[in-house]
Amino acid sequence: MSRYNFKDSEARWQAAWAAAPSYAAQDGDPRPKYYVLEMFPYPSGRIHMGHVRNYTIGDVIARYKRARGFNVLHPMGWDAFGLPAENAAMEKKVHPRTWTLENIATMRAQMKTMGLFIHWDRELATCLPDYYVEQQKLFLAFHRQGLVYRKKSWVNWDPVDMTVLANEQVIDGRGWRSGAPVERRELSQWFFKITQYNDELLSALDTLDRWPEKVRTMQRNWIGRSEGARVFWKLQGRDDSLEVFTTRPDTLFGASFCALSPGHPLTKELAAKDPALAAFVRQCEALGTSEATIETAEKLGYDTGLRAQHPLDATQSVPVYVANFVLMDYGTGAIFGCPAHDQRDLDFARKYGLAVIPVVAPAGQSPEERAAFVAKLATSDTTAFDGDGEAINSGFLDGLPVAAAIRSAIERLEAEGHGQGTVQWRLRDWGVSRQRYWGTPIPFVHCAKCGVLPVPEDQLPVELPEDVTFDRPGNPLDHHPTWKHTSCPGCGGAATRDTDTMDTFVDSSWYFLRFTSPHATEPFTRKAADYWMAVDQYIGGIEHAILHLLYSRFFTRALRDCGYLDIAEPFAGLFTQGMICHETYRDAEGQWLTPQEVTREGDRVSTLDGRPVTVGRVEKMSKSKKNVVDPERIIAVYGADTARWFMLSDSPPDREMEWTESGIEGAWRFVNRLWRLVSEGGALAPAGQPLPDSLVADGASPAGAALRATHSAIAHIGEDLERFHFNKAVARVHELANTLAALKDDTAEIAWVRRFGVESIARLIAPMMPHLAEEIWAYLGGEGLLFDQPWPQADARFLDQGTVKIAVQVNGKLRATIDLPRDSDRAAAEAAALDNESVQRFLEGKVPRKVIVVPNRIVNVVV
RNA sequence: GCCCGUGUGGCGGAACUGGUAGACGCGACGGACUCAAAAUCCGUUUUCCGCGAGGAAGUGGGGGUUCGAGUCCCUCCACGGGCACCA
Repeated sequence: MSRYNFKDSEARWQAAWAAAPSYAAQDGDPRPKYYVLEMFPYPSGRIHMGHVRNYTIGDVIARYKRARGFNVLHPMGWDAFGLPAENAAMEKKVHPRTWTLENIATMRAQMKTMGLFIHWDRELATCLPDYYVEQQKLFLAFHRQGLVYRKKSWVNWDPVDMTVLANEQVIDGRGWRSGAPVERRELSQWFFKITQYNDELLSALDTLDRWPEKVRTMQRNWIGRSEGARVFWKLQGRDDSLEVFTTRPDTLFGASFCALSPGHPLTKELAAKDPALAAFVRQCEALGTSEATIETAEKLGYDTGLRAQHPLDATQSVPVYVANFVLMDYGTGAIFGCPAHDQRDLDFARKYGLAVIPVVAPAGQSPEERAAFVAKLATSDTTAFDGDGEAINSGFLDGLPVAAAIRSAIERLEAEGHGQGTVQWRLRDWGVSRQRYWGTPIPFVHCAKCGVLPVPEDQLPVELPEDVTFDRPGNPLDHHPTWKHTSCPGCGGAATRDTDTMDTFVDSSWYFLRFTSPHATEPFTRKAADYWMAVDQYIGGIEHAILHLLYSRFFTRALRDCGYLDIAEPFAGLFTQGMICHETYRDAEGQWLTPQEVTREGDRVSTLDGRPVTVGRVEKMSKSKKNVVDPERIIAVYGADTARWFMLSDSPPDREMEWTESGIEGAWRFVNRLWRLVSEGGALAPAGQPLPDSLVADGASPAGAALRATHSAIAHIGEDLERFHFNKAVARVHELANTLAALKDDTAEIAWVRRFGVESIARLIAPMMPHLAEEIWAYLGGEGLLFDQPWPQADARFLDQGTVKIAVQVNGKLRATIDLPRDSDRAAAEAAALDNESVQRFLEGKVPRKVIVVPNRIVNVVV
């Protein structure tokens, strides 16, 4: 019994493909183009299973589309700037560049063992000057176009390490290294004007019909267009007003307080004279800048003592608080609170003893019901009412439904000069400044005389200095003894470079364009971009559903407006894959164990000390829980095809998948089973023998049925791959292999079908298990490489089954199935159903009231 | 807290646009081959009742729409992703 020798086979076929004249992606080739792209990896060290899943999916699509006659582009690169390289520099005393380039070399070699059809001649790394010089040019182009500006914004500040912290580096309000409580600090930073494209980024989502609906919904909510009003509350004892934004001006008569963000200018002014308020603001700032942290923290407020006059009723006024949950970045940084109709306001009102005034009630209530509704809102165990209804206790609004009351309130506010209707967006401009070393330097110079000036293009790139140290916290570019000192491009006098680098999301917002002409001395050539863009199929993790994809959509539009492109949308098709999970294990002490440190059979014990192991939940693979499986080991033990096959089996690719050792073994068994089916599964007809006439009409014999099963598999698997239903494609290959293996005789017909069947399997599995497919193709004496063969076509003559099984229900419960010729008419189906013995029994002699017939599917008899 | 998902046998999952729930795989059990084991092959496998024919229940919980609901609606629960300086 022969085992499939993947070690020999995989290396051999990988070399053969790379040497194939047809391998490269040809600019301007007459075939229709197809650009397949997976989100490029961060070079963290070694590839992980998430990469294997991502690149397997992409490779299936690339190879499948190639077989379908497309000129496929499938490139790979490295998202190579970022925080982990600097952390490694601090911990391991290795230069970020060295660390990154070594990781790339390791990961590239690992990926090559997967047998991916990738155009390595187009490889790029964002940390290399030949990439980031072009990015600096784009930054200057955006600046000329008015899409770049500077403003102040808040960062997390570690007062001990004297450094800016990423949100990830703030743990429970403390710096991750120093342990010091963080503060918020305001810095002057660079911004991209993404909000200029609010409308377009929102409305164009409707055109992205090959994106998952969930991603479009998430982006829609993120952009967050909402209609409402700006309302001015006159501050008593002062000359100015407090401006708040609300989507519910109809609830103004229910207002019982106003609240300012801790970062609001009025807060700052008041805190300057009120030490207690200043202390409260410091307390709020200790939360850091993360919205999740701010929104989940306990709601706290501070009464400033100011009162604001009600905009619709000058006789009323409300207290002005500073509250920790009011965001400075949304609306005006101030709100009014209507506790009866907003849960957060209600919690706040109860905590600080503020009034709860119901101003909306369900329509159509009796006076008693209305009284009970109002009374209930005053009790402490009720929730706010945010449903539709009619205005009450609201003067001129009384009786109006919510939408009409909003309109009416806005009219009145505008007429009296106390506010105006407005559209508010949640999306904020994109802050791209980072106070770090390992990123693209921002090509600007600060001059005391001339201000902030762009570096002239002929002086680009502004390269990162090599000789930097990480022995003290803060930005190494700032510490560097000489790097930042330069001359002013305006006056020639002494000036300093901007020491900020760009957010790494900038790097990933245009790399897909760079792949179209990776060696150009401009960001990309117009010709190549016009030919290859947009990306036809983009594939990556759902965790990028908002930021990366939105930034790339913005970037493409900005490039269009700078004259680089005609298109607006970078990714015509998007597929988001799920995470890879694994069981977790803990030893007797509660310490995490790796899967290899646990026995697999019977009572699970540690292979280290033989003591019992607690098997925990199936969770996302992560180093911290040690539930990771190294792809390199899997590929070494089972081969790339087996790893790829298991990745595609079982779990739909957009969902989480659980990695199991038994699953990979099952895939390995199937690889060998297929190879045996081909090499020792019985007589195969010689190549090129025509289809025996005896098989055309015969659908019932084993050979005829197997022929039809093969055509059915051909018809369905292509469709499955188009729709990313890889698990179903895998199941169909299993079924076909089972059918073929069940053919026991060696008649001429069976030998013919067997040959046709295994050859078809080779073609059908080629995108998924390319090495094995190639090996089968060669074994069968196929010409050239299967890599260059077109996708098979099903013959319609063999797809129709003739009869169909129809379910018969009585009162919706299945009672029988009947066989009928396909497309039998309703009367025939009804008659056959009523004639059925089991149906008669359940009718108990009664006359059916109604009979529902769905052709070719079901008959439901209702009594 | 807010936004978006997911929930089906012992397990991963299948079920096209509301029409036979459990395809395919894993595991388990029984058998064949073998001195034995591995590998391989054959069979059984949602649960409950029944010797059997057959019947009943069943897609996270509760409610609803429908001749018919895993699929649509309401509500609750659990888990996952994102929340703008992780990538």
